[in-house]
Amino acid sequence: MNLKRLEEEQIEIGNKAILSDPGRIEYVIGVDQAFFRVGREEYVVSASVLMKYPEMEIAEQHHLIEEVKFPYIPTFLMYRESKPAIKAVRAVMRENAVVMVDGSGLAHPRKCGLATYIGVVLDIPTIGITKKRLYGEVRGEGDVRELHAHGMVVGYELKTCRRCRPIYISVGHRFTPEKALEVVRNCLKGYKLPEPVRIADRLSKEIKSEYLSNLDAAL
DNA sequence: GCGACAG
DNA sequence: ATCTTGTCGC
Repeated sequence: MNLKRLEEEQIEIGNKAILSDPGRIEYVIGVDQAFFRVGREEYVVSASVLMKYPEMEIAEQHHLIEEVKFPYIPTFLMYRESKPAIKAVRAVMRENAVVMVDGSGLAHPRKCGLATYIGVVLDIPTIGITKKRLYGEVRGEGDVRELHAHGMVVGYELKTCRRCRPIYISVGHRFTPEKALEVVRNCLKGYKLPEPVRIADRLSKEIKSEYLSNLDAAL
């Protein structure tokens, strides 16, 4: 595992990210992963949900389980989660759909967070959502603050609930920071996280526990 | 050397 | 992310 080589690859991909308006949006896809181990092996459950926008009604869901070999290393998350996440997104993909990923976008030291990677590979609009800041400088005051990185505004720090820590939004691919913020706000339904990622997170955990209980029921 | 560090 | 009981608060 040569991190130097992987960093170069991230720089190449990150430079392909485009800041632009996503155009007409009819659906928002949320994708998230849950992990567990069985003996020495580690597995990932990748779950995706297709939701009508802006109604936020579930239109379709999908999930898959596969083994993971790459460990979690800050700033290299894409090498651990992108393969299954891309499969899950492809399974529910539609025209005029954008994707909300549980990870950074351009708010990454090499402009290549998981959201940007998925967006560039599939060449579709993506937004990165995280509960903790990975990279970038927060500026301003209030419930909405700018997130600066690479000499520009890449997203925002947004307080979504009265009594909870803020979340971090950043452009993944084919989005403008302003439009990403607008879409995220339209997807909020009283919880800390926007519906697409909240539902995908819940689904991945449900599939995981269901899988584990079936597993020891067979032993 | 020290602090930071998505999921 | 994951391991985990009860508990404080709206």
